[in-house]
Amino acid sequence: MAVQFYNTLSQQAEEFSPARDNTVRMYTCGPTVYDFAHIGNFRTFTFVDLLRKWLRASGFHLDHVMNITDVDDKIIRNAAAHRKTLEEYTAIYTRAFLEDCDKLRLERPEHLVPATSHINDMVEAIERLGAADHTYKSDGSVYFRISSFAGYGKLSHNDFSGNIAGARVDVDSYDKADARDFALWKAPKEGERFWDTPIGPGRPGWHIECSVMAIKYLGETLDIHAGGVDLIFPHHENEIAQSESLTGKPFARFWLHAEFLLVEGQKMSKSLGNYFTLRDVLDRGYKPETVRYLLASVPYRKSLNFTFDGLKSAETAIERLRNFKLRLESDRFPEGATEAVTRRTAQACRAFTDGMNADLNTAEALGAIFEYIRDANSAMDSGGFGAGDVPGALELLALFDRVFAVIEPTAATGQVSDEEVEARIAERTAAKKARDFARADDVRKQLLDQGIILEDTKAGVRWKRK
RNA sequence: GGCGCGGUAGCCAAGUGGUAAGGCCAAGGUCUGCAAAACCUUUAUUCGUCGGUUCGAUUCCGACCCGCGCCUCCA
Repeated sequence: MAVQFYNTLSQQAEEFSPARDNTVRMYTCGPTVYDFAHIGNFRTFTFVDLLRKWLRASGFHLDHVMNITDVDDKIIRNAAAHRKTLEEYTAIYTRAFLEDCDKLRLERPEHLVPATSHINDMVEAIERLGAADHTYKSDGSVYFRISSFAGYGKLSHNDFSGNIAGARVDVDSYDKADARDFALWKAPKEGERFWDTPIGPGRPGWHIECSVMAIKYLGETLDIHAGGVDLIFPHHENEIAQSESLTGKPFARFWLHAEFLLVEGQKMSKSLGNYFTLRDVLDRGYKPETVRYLLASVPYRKSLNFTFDGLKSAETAIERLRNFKLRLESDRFPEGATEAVTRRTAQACRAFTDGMNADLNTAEALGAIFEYIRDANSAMDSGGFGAGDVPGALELLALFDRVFAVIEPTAATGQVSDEEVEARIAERTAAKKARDFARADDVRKQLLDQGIILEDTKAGVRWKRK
Protein backbone atom coordinates (compact mmCIF):
# COMPACT_ATOMS: atom_id res chain seq x y z
CA MET A 1 0.00 0.00 0.00
CA ALA A 2 1.31 3.40 -0.90
CA VAL A 3 1.04 6.42 1.33
CA GLN A 4 -2.35 8.08 1.42
CA PHE A 5 -3.31 11.49 2.70
CA TYR A 6 -6.64 13.05 3.42
CA ASN A 7 -6.89 16.01 1.09
CA THR A 8 -8.92 18.94 2.41
CA LEU A 9 -9.55 19.99 -1.18
CA SER A 10 -11.28 16.76 -2.22
CA GLN A 11 -12.41 15.81 1.29
CA GLN A 12 -11.14 12.29 0.85
CA ALA A 13 -8.07 10.15 1.25
CA GLU A 14 -5.96 10.01 -1.89
CA GLU A 15 -2.88 8.06 -2.80
CA PHE A 16 0.13 10.34 -2.80
CA SER A 17 3.14 10.62 -5.05
CA PRO A 18 5.03 13.71 -6.19
CA ALA A 19 4.12 15.21 -9.56
CA ARG A 20 7.67 15.40 -10.82
CA ASP A 21 10.64 13.05 -10.32
CA ASN A 22 11.00 11.69 -6.82
CA THR A 23 10.99 14.96 -4.92
CA VAL A 24 8.13 16.16 -2.76
CA ARG A 25 7.73 19.90 -3.04
CA MET A 26 5.96 21.11 0.04
CA TYR A 27 5.17 24.33 1.78
CA THR A 28 4.07 24.65 5.37
CA CYS A 29 3.01 27.73 7.25
CA GLY A 30 5.54 28.69 9.89
CA PRO A 31 5.33 30.84 12.99
CA THR A 32 4.63 34.51 13.43
CA VAL A 33 7.55 35.48 15.62
CA TYR A 34 5.95 37.86 18.09
CA ASP A 35 6.22 35.62 21.18
CA PHE A 36 7.34 32.16 22.28
CA ALA A 37 5.49 29.45 20.37
CA HIS A 38 2.97 27.46 22.43
CA ILE A 39 2.33 23.75 22.48
CA GLY A 40 -0.63 24.16 20.15
CA ASN A 41 1.70 25.60 17.56
CA PHE A 42 4.05 22.70 18.13
CA ARG A 43 1.28 20.19 17.61
CA THR A 44 1.14 21.37 14.03
CA PHE A 45 4.90 21.65 13.63
CA THR A 46 5.34 18.15 15.03
CA PHE A 47 2.80 16.89 12.51
CA VAL A 48 4.80 18.54 9.74
CA ASP A 49 7.95 16.87 11.05
CA LEU A 50 6.28 13.44 11.09
CA LEU A 51 5.11 14.11 7.55
CA ARG A 52 8.66 14.96 6.47
CA LYS A 53 10.15 11.96 8.15
CA TRP A 54 7.60 9.51 6.85
CA LEU A 55 7.89 10.83 3.31
CA ARG A 56 11.62 10.34 3.53
CA ALA A 57 11.25 6.87 5.05
CA SER A 58 8.99 6.15 2.06
CA GLY A 59 11.88 6.89 -0.28
CA PHE A 60 11.09 10.42 -1.40
CA HIS A 61 13.39 13.40 -1.45
CA LEU A 62 12.16 16.60 0.11
CA ASP A 63 12.13 20.18 -0.98
CA HIS A 64 10.30 21.96 1.79
CA VAL A 65 9.74 25.65 2.40
CA MET A 66 8.58 27.13 5.67
CA ASN A 67 8.01 30.83 6.15
CA ILE A 68 8.80 32.95 9.15
CA THR A 69 6.27 35.74 9.39
CA ASP A 70 8.39 38.55 10.70
CA VAL A 71 6.14 41.50 9.99
CA ASP A 72 2.52 41.86 11.09
CA ASP A 73 0.31 43.92 13.40
CA LYS A 74 1.20 42.07 16.58
CA ILE A 75 4.91 42.20 15.89
CA ILE A 76 4.78 45.90 15.17
CA ARG A 77 2.79 46.52 18.32
CA ASN A 78 4.99 44.36 20.57
CA ALA A 79 8.26 45.64 19.14
CA ALA A 80 7.15 49.21 19.79
CA ALA A 81 6.07 48.32 23.32
CA HIS A 82 9.56 46.91 23.98
CA ARG A 83 11.25 49.84 22.27
CA LYS A 84 12.96 47.56 19.81
CA THR A 85 13.23 47.68 16.05
CA LEU A 86 11.28 45.11 14.11
CA GLU A 87 14.49 43.27 13.29
CA GLU A 88 15.73 43.20 16.89
CA TYR A 89 12.41 41.99 18.14
CA THR A 90 11.82 39.23 15.60
CA ALA A 91 15.41 37.99 15.91
CA ILE A 92 14.74 37.12 19.55
CA TYR A 93 11.67 35.02 18.84
CA THR A 94 13.01 33.49 15.68
CA ARG A 95 15.98 32.20 17.64
CA ALA A 96 13.72 30.97 20.44
CA PHE A 97 11.53 29.17 17.92
CA LEU A 98 14.48 27.38 16.36
CA GLU A 99 15.81 26.37 19.78
CA ASP A 100 12.42 24.92 20.65
CA CYS A 101 12.30 23.05 17.34
CA ASP A 102 15.70 21.56 18.05
CA LYS A 103 14.55 20.38 21.45
CA LEU A 104 11.54 18.70 19.91
CA ARG A 105 13.77 17.12 17.25
CA LEU A 106 11.97 18.90 14.45
CA GLU A 107 14.03 18.87 11.28
CA ARG A 108 14.81 22.11 9.52
CA PRO A 109 13.01 22.55 6.22
CA GLU A 110 15.28 22.90 3.21
CA HIS A 111 14.28 26.57 3.02
CA LEU A 112 13.39 28.61 6.07
CA VAL A 113 12.38 31.97 4.69
CA PRO A 114 11.55 35.25 6.43
CA ALA A 115 8.86 37.36 4.81
CA THR A 116 10.85 40.59 5.06
CA SER A 117 13.60 39.15 2.83
CA HIS A 118 11.08 38.85 0.01
CA ILE A 119 9.44 42.26 -0.08
CA ASN A 120 10.50 42.88 -3.68
CA ASP A 121 9.13 39.54 -4.83
CA MET A 122 5.83 40.33 -3.17
CA VAL A 123 5.61 43.80 -4.67
CA GLU A 124 6.27 42.34 -8.08
CA ALA A 125 3.53 39.76 -7.61
CA ILE A 126 1.08 42.43 -6.49
CA GLU A 127 1.92 44.47 -9.58
CA ARG A 128 1.26 41.48 -11.80
CA LEU A 129 -2.05 40.82 -10.05
CA GLY A 130 -2.90 44.46 -10.61
CA ALA A 131 -2.06 44.23 -14.30
CA ALA A 132 -4.45 41.29 -14.56
CA ASP A 133 -7.13 43.38 -12.85
CA HIS A 134 -7.37 41.32 -9.67
CA THR A 135 -6.68 44.25 -7.36
CA TYR A 136 -7.79 47.72 -6.46
CA LYS A 137 -6.32 50.48 -4.38
CA SER A 138 -8.00 52.18 -1.50
CA ASP A 139 -6.42 54.71 0.85
CA GLY A 140 -2.93 53.64 -0.16
CA SER A 141 -3.60 49.94 0.48
CA VAL A 142 -3.98 47.33 -2.22
CA TYR A 143 -6.75 44.77 -1.98
CA PHE A 144 -7.40 41.53 -3.78
CA ARG A 145 -10.77 41.49 -5.47
CA ILE A 146 -12.32 38.16 -4.61
CA SER A 147 -15.04 38.45 -7.22
CA SER A 148 -12.25 38.23 -9.81
CA PHE A 149 -11.41 34.66 -8.84
CA ALA A 150 -14.03 32.08 -9.75
CA GLY A 151 -12.78 29.27 -7.53
CA TYR A 152 -12.97 31.19 -4.28
CA GLY A 153 -14.25 28.89 -1.53
CA LYS A 154 -13.19 25.57 -3.03
CA LEU A 155 -10.83 24.69 -0.18
CA SER A 156 -13.06 25.64 2.74
CA HIS A 157 -16.13 24.40 0.86
CA ASN A 158 -17.93 27.62 1.35
CA ASP A 159 -20.28 28.91 -1.26
CA PHE A 160 -19.72 32.60 -1.77
CA SER A 161 -21.86 32.92 -4.87
CA GLY A 162 -24.54 34.67 -2.83
CA ASN A 163 -22.10 37.36 -1.78
CA ILE A 164 -22.56 40.16 -4.21
CA ALA A 165 -19.60 42.43 -4.49
CA GLY A 166 -20.45 45.78 -3.03
CA ALA A 167 -23.05 44.43 -0.65
CA ARG A 168 -22.57 46.35 2.53
CA VAL A 169 -21.49 44.17 5.35
CA ASP A 170 -19.86 45.62 8.41
CA VAL A 171 -16.60 46.89 6.99
CA ASP A 172 -16.26 50.03 9.07
CA SER A 173 -12.51 50.46 9.41
CA TYR A 174 -11.70 49.24 5.92
CA ASP A 175 -12.82 50.68 2.69
CA LYS A 176 -13.23 47.47 0.76
CA ALA A 177 -15.48 46.74 -2.15
CA ASP A 178 -16.46 43.38 -0.68
CA ALA A 179 -16.19 42.30 2.94
CA ARG A 180 -14.19 39.23 1.90
CA ASP A 181 -11.57 41.14 -0.03
CA PHE A 182 -8.23 41.10 1.70
CA ALA A 183 -5.17 43.31 1.84
CA LEU A 184 -2.19 42.48 -0.33
CA TRP A 185 -0.41 45.61 0.69
CA LYS A 186 -1.10 47.79 3.70
CA ALA A 187 -0.49 51.50 3.79
CA PRO A 188 1.60 52.47 6.82
CA LYS A 189 -0.07 53.92 9.88
CA GLU A 190 1.61 56.65 11.89
CA GLY A 191 5.02 55.58 13.14
CA GLU A 192 4.87 52.11 11.63
CA ARG A 193 7.72 50.38 9.87
CA PHE A 194 7.22 50.55 6.09
CA TRP A 195 8.99 49.85 2.82
CA ASP A 196 9.13 52.33 -0.05
CA THR A 197 8.12 50.52 -3.20
CA PRO A 198 6.70 51.14 -6.68
CA ILE A 199 3.22 50.36 -5.34
CA GLY A 200 3.64 52.91 -2.61
CA PRO A 201 4.95 52.91 0.95
CA GLY A 202 3.70 50.15 3.22
CA ARG A 203 4.10 46.53 4.18
CA PRO A 204 2.79 43.24 2.83
CA GLY A 205 -0.45 41.67 3.98
CA TRP A 206 -0.13 38.25 5.54
CA HIS A 207 -1.35 36.00 2.76
CA ILE A 208 0.86 37.17 -0.07
CA GLU A 209 4.14 36.03 1.50
CA CYS A 210 3.16 32.37 1.36
CA SER A 211 2.10 32.44 -2.27
CA VAL A 212 5.17 34.33 -3.38
CA MET A 213 7.76 32.35 -1.46
CA ALA A 214 6.18 29.00 -2.27
CA ILE A 215 6.18 29.72 -6.00
CA LYS A 216 9.65 31.23 -5.92
CA TYR A 217 11.30 28.19 -4.35
CA LEU A 218 9.06 25.33 -5.42
CA GLY A 219 7.36 26.28 -8.67
CA GLU A 220 3.77 27.01 -9.59
CA THR A 221 2.18 23.81 -8.29
CA LEU A 222 3.13 22.34 -4.93
CA ASP A 223 2.76 18.68 -4.11
CA ILE A 224 1.73 19.40 -0.53
CA HIS A 225 0.67 22.45 1.38
CA ALA A 226 0.07 21.97 5.11
CA GLY A 227 -0.85 23.89 8.23
CA GLY A 228 -3.36 24.07 11.07
CA VAL A 229 -7.11 23.76 10.39
CA ASP A 230 -7.67 27.32 11.47
CA LEU A 231 -5.72 28.43 8.41
CA ILE A 232 -8.09 26.82 5.92
CA PHE A 233 -10.15 29.95 5.91
CA PRO A 234 -9.28 32.58 5.09
CA HIS A 235 -5.50 32.17 4.86
CA HIS A 236 -5.20 29.17 2.55
CA GLU A 237 -8.26 30.14 0.56
CA ASN A 238 -6.64 33.52 -0.06
CA GLU A 239 -3.35 31.91 -0.99
CA ILE A 240 -5.16 29.87 -3.62
CA ALA A 241 -6.89 32.95 -5.00
CA GLN A 242 -3.62 34.90 -5.29
CA SER A 243 -1.48 32.07 -6.58
CA GLU A 244 -3.90 30.72 -9.13
CA SER A 245 -4.68 34.21 -10.35
CA LEU A 246 -0.95 34.66 -10.90
CA THR A 247 -0.17 31.35 -12.57
CA GLY A 248 -3.42 29.96 -13.89
CA LYS A 249 -2.37 26.61 -12.42
CA PRO A 250 -3.52 24.70 -9.35
CA PHE A 251 -1.54 26.01 -6.39
CA ALA A 252 -1.23 22.76 -4.47
CA ARG A 253 -2.21 19.17 -5.21
CA PHE A 254 -2.63 18.07 -1.60
CA TRP A 255 -3.81 20.22 1.29
CA LEU A 256 -3.20 18.73 4.74
CA HIS A 257 -4.48 20.27 7.94
CA ALA A 258 -3.73 19.42 11.55
CA GLU A 259 -6.55 19.61 14.07
CA PHE A 260 -6.52 21.76 17.17
CA LEU A 261 -4.99 21.04 20.53
CA LEU A 262 -6.98 21.39 23.73
CA VAL A 263 -5.53 21.60 27.21
CA GLU A 264 -7.30 19.58 29.90
CA GLY A 265 -10.31 19.46 27.59
CA GLN A 266 -10.53 23.18 27.11
CA LYS A 267 -9.34 25.64 24.57
CA MET A 268 -5.96 26.99 25.54
CA SER A 269 -6.23 30.57 26.65
CA LYS A 270 -4.26 32.91 28.84
CA SER A 271 -7.32 33.82 30.89
CA LEU A 272 -8.03 30.18 31.77
CA GLY A 273 -4.45 29.75 32.93
CA ASN A 274 -3.97 26.74 30.67
CA TYR A 275 -1.79 28.48 28.14
CA PHE A 276 1.59 26.76 27.82
CA THR A 277 4.63 27.48 25.76
CA LEU A 278 7.03 24.60 25.22
CA ARG A 279 9.30 26.29 27.74
CA ASP A 280 6.56 26.26 30.37
CA VAL A 281 6.14 22.52 30.00
CA LEU A 282 9.86 21.78 30.05
CA ASP A 283 10.24 23.96 33.15
CA ARG A 284 7.89 21.57 34.91
CA GLY A 285 10.51 18.87 34.48
CA TYR A 286 9.21 17.06 31.40
CA LYS A 287 11.63 15.96 28.72
CA PRO A 288 11.23 17.35 25.20
CA GLU A 289 10.93 13.86 23.76
CA THR A 290 8.01 13.20 26.12
CA VAL A 291 6.20 16.20 24.71
CA ARG A 292 7.08 15.03 21.22
CA TYR A 293 5.68 11.58 21.92
CA LEU A 294 2.41 12.96 23.23
CA LEU A 295 2.02 15.33 20.29
CA ALA A 296 2.86 12.56 17.83
CA SER A 297 0.76 9.80 19.37
CA VAL A 298 -2.63 11.21 18.41
CA PRO A 299 -3.28 11.17 14.65
CA TYR A 300 -3.02 14.69 13.30
CA ARG A 301 -6.60 15.01 12.08
CA LYS A 302 -8.01 14.39 15.51
CA SER A 303 -8.02 17.09 18.13
CA LEU A 304 -5.48 16.36 20.81
CA ASN A 305 -6.22 16.79 24.47
CA PHE A 306 -2.98 17.84 26.11
CA THR A 307 -2.89 16.89 29.80
CA PHE A 308 -0.20 16.36 32.38
CA ASP A 309 -1.58 12.86 32.92
CA GLY A 310 -1.02 12.33 29.24
CA LEU A 311 2.57 13.46 29.60
CA LYS A 312 3.17 11.00 32.43
CA SER A 313 1.66 8.26 30.34
CA ALA A 314 3.92 9.22 27.44
CA GLU A 315 6.93 9.11 29.74
CA THR A 316 6.17 5.53 30.76
CA ALA A 317 5.49 4.46 27.20
CA ILE A 318 8.88 5.78 26.10
CA GLU A 319 10.47 3.87 28.99
CA ARG A 320 8.97 0.69 27.63
CA LEU A 321 10.48 1.34 24.21
CA ARG A 322 13.87 2.09 25.71
CA ASN A 323 13.81 -0.94 27.98
CA PHE A 324 13.11 -3.15 25.01
CA LYS A 325 16.01 -1.69 23.05
CA LEU A 326 18.30 -2.04 26.06
CA ARG A 327 17.29 -5.66 26.43
CA LEU A 328 18.05 -6.34 22.77
CA GLU A 329 21.47 -4.82 23.22
CA SER A 330 22.43 -6.33 26.56
CA ASP A 331 20.80 -9.76 26.94
CA ARG A 332 22.38 -13.03 25.81
CA PHE A 333 20.28 -14.97 23.34
CA PRO A 334 20.61 -18.50 21.94
CA GLU A 335 22.51 -18.86 18.66
CA GLY A 336 20.70 -18.36 15.39
CA ALA A 337 17.39 -16.88 14.37
CA THR A 338 13.97 -18.45 14.77
CA GLU A 339 11.53 -18.56 11.92
CA ALA A 340 8.58 -17.52 14.05
CA VAL A 341 10.32 -14.37 15.23
CA THR A 342 11.61 -13.53 11.78
CA ARG A 343 8.08 -13.74 10.47
CA ARG A 344 6.70 -11.76 13.40
CA THR A 345 9.25 -8.97 12.89
CA ALA A 346 8.39 -8.67 9.21
CA GLN A 347 4.70 -8.59 10.07
CA ALA A 348 5.22 -5.82 12.63
CA CYS A 349 7.19 -3.81 10.09
CA ARG A 350 4.33 -4.11 7.62
CA ALA A 351 1.75 -3.18 10.24
CA PHE A 352 3.75 -0.13 11.27
CA THR A 353 4.16 0.92 7.64
CA ASP A 354 0.49 0.37 6.88
CA GLY A 355 -0.44 2.55 9.84
CA MET A 356 1.80 5.41 8.75
CA ASN A 357 0.69 5.07 5.14
CA ALA A 358 -2.92 5.44 6.22
CA ASP A 359 -2.80 9.22 6.45
CA LEU A 360 -0.13 9.07 9.17
CA ASN A 361 -2.19 7.00 11.57
CA THR A 362 0.37 7.18 14.35
CA ALA A 363 -1.93 5.47 16.87
CA GLU A 364 -2.18 2.41 14.66
CA ALA A 365 1.58 2.47 13.98
CA LEU A 366 2.33 2.67 17.70
CA GLY A 367 -0.04 -0.20 18.35
CA ALA A 368 1.93 -2.34 15.90
CA ILE A 369 5.19 -1.54 17.69
CA PHE A 370 3.90 -2.25 21.18
CA GLU A 371 2.26 -5.49 20.17
CA TYR A 372 5.54 -6.56 18.69
CA ILE A 373 7.43 -5.61 21.82
CA ARG A 374 5.12 -7.72 23.96
CA ASP A 375 5.47 -10.71 21.67
CA ALA A 376 9.24 -10.34 21.39
CA ASN A 377 9.68 -9.99 25.15
CA SER A 378 7.53 -13.03 25.60
CA ALA A 379 9.66 -14.98 23.13
CA MET A 380 12.77 -13.88 24.99
CA ASP A 381 11.36 -15.06 28.29
CA SER A 382 10.68 -18.48 26.87
CA GLY A 383 14.02 -18.77 25.06
CA GLY A 384 12.40 -18.55 21.63
CA PHE A 385 14.24 -15.39 20.58
CA GLY A 386 17.66 -15.99 19.02
CA ALA A 387 20.74 -13.80 18.67
CA GLY A 388 20.04 -13.85 14.95
CA ASP A 389 16.69 -12.16 15.60
CA VAL A 390 18.29 -9.16 17.23
CA PRO A 391 19.27 -7.21 14.08
CA GLY A 392 15.77 -7.42 12.64
CA ALA A 393 14.22 -6.19 15.87
CA LEU A 394 16.70 -3.32 16.07
CA GLU A 395 15.92 -2.41 12.48
CA LEU A 396 12.24 -2.24 13.30
CA LEU A 397 12.97 0.06 16.22
CA ALA A 398 15.19 2.16 13.97
CA LEU A 399 12.39 2.50 11.42
CA PHE A 400 10.04 3.52 14.20
CA ASP A 401 12.48 6.05 15.58
CA ARG A 402 13.35 7.55 12.21
CA VAL A 403 9.82 8.92 12.37
CA PHE A 404 8.94 9.22 16.04
CA ALA A 405 12.42 10.17 17.26
CA VAL A 406 11.83 9.57 20.95
CA ILE A 407 14.09 6.68 21.93
CA GLU A 408 17.40 8.49 22.37
CA PRO A 409 17.27 10.35 25.69
CA THR A 410 18.08 14.03 25.80
CA ALA A 411 21.46 14.20 27.50
CA ALA A 412 21.40 15.75 30.94
CA THR A 413 24.19 18.10 31.92
CA GLY A 414 26.81 17.16 34.50
CA GLN A 415 26.05 13.47 34.56
CA VAL A 416 28.32 10.70 35.90
CA SER A 417 30.70 9.17 33.41
CA ASP A 418 30.23 5.67 32.04
CA GLU A 419 33.57 4.65 33.54
CA GLU A 420 32.54 5.73 36.99
CA VAL A 421 29.28 3.82 36.73
CA GLU A 422 31.11 0.68 35.61
CA ALA A 423 33.51 0.98 38.54
CA ARG A 424 30.67 1.27 41.04
CA ILE A 425 28.92 -1.70 39.47
CA ALA A 426 32.08 -3.80 39.87
CA GLU A 427 32.17 -2.74 43.50
CA ARG A 428 28.57 -3.80 44.00
CA THR A 429 29.05 -7.12 42.22
CA ALA A 430 31.93 -7.92 44.58
CA ALA A 431 29.75 -7.06 47.57
CA LYS A 432 26.97 -9.29 46.23
CA LYS A 433 29.39 -12.14 45.74
CA ALA A 434 30.39 -11.78 49.38
CA ARG A 435 26.64 -11.79 50.15
CA ASP A 436 26.96 -8.33 51.64
CA PHE A 437 23.57 -7.25 50.30
CA ALA A 438 23.35 -4.20 52.49
CA ARG A 439 26.52 -2.84 50.91
CA ALA A 440 25.31 -3.81 47.41
CA ASP A 441 21.98 -2.06 47.91
CA ASP A 442 23.80 0.95 49.23
CA VAL A 443 25.78 1.30 46.00
CA ARG A 444 22.66 0.86 43.94
CA LYS A 445 20.88 3.52 45.97
CA GLN A 446 23.76 5.95 45.58
CA LEU A 447 23.82 5.44 41.83
CA LEU A 448 20.07 5.91 41.67
CA ASP A 449 20.50 9.27 43.35
CA GLN A 450 22.82 10.17 40.49
CA GLY A 451 20.20 9.13 37.97
CA ILE A 452 21.57 5.65 37.24
CA ILE A 453 19.26 2.65 37.38
CA LEU A 454 20.78 -0.83 37.80
CA GLU A 455 19.01 -4.00 36.76
CA ASP A 456 20.23 -7.51 37.55
CA THR A 457 19.64 -9.97 34.73
CA LYS A 458 20.77 -13.47 33.94
CA ALA A 459 23.31 -11.99 31.55
CA GLY A 460 24.71 -9.75 34.29
CA VAL A 461 24.08 -6.21 35.44
CA ARG A 462 22.77 -3.70 32.98
CA TRP A 463 22.23 -0.03 33.64
CA LYS A 464 20.56 2.98 32.17
CA ARG A 465 20.20 6.64 32.85
CA LYS A 466 16.97 7.83 34.31
C1' G B 1 -27.07 30.29 10.62
C1' G B 2 -23.04 28.28 6.90
C1' C B 3 -18.69 25.08 6.51
C1' G B 4 -15.53 21.42 8.93
C1' C B 5 -13.85 17.81 12.80
C1' G B 6 -15.20 14.63 16.69
C1' G B 7 -18.21 11.76 20.71
C1' U B 8 -15.26 3.85 21.80
C1' A B 9 -13.28 1.14 29.08
C1' G B 10 -10.78 5.40 34.96
C1' C B 11 -7.52 8.45 31.24
C1' C B 12 -5.38 8.60 25.98
C1' A B 13 -6.81 6.00 21.63
C1' A B 14 -7.12 2.28 16.84
C1' G B 15 -10.68 -0.07 14.14
C1' U B 16 -14.07 -3.22 10.86
C1' G B 17 -20.95 -5.02 8.00
C1' G B 18 -20.07 -10.58 11.63
C1' U B 19 -19.49 -9.55 16.88
C1' A B 20 -14.07 -4.39 20.28
C1' A B 21 -5.90 -3.02 18.60
C1' G B 22 -2.46 -0.53 21.56
C1' G B 23 -0.50 2.83 25.62
C1' C B 24 -1.17 4.63 30.76
C1' C B 25 -3.46 3.62 35.48
C1' A B 26 -5.48 -0.33 38.98
C1' A B 27 -5.75 -5.51 41.18
C1' G B 28 -3.70 -10.51 41.46
C1' G B 29 0.24 -13.87 39.98
C1' U B 30 5.26 -15.81 37.88
C1' C B 31 10.47 -14.62 38.11
C1' U B 32 14.05 -12.28 41.78
C1' G B 33 18.61 -12.07 47.95
C1' C B 34 15.83 -7.46 47.36
C1' A B 35 14.64 -4.19 43.52
C1' A B 36 14.00 -3.28 38.45
C1' A B 37 12.78 -5.22 33.84
C1' A B 38 9.70 -8.83 31.59
C1' C B 39 5.63 -12.10 31.15
C1' C B 40 0.59 -14.05 32.53
C1' U B 41 -4.49 -13.12 34.37
C1' U B 42 -8.49 -9.57 35.45
C1' U B 43 -10.76 -4.57 33.77
C1' A B 44 -16.16 -2.02 27.49
C1' U B 45 -22.04 -8.21 26.42
C1' U B 46 -20.39 -2.63 24.60
C1' C B 47 -18.75 1.73 20.92
C1' G B 48 -23.38 9.80 22.43
C1' U B 49 -29.20 9.06 21.91
C1' C B 50 -33.39 7.35 19.12
C1' G B 51 -35.16 5.21 14.76
C1' G B 52 -34.24 2.63 9.84
C1' U B 53 -31.69 -0.89 6.26
C1' U B 54 -29.66 -5.96 7.09
C1' C B 55 -29.59 -12.80 8.78
C1' G B 56 -26.35 -9.49 11.57
C1' A B 57 -24.24 -2.43 12.79
C1' U B 58 -19.92 0.31 16.88
C1' U B 59 -19.04 0.20 11.57
C1' C B 60 -24.34 2.06 6.29
C1' C B 61 -28.77 5.73 6.24
C1' G B 62 -31.90 9.50 8.87
C1' A B 63 -33.03 12.55 12.98
C1' C B 64 -31.50 14.45 17.46
C1' C B 65 -28.05 15.62 21.70
C1' C B 66 -23.13 17.11 23.24
C1' G B 67 -17.89 18.97 22.51
C1' C B 68 -14.34 21.65 19.39
C1' G B 69 -12.70 24.75 15.23
C1' C B 70 -13.34 28.37 11.15
C1' C B 71 -16.71 32.05 9.12
C1' U B 72 -12.19 40.35 9.53
C1' C B 73 -4.82 38.20 9.09
C1' C B 74 -5.20 32.42 15.48
C1' A B 75 -1.24 26.18 14.39
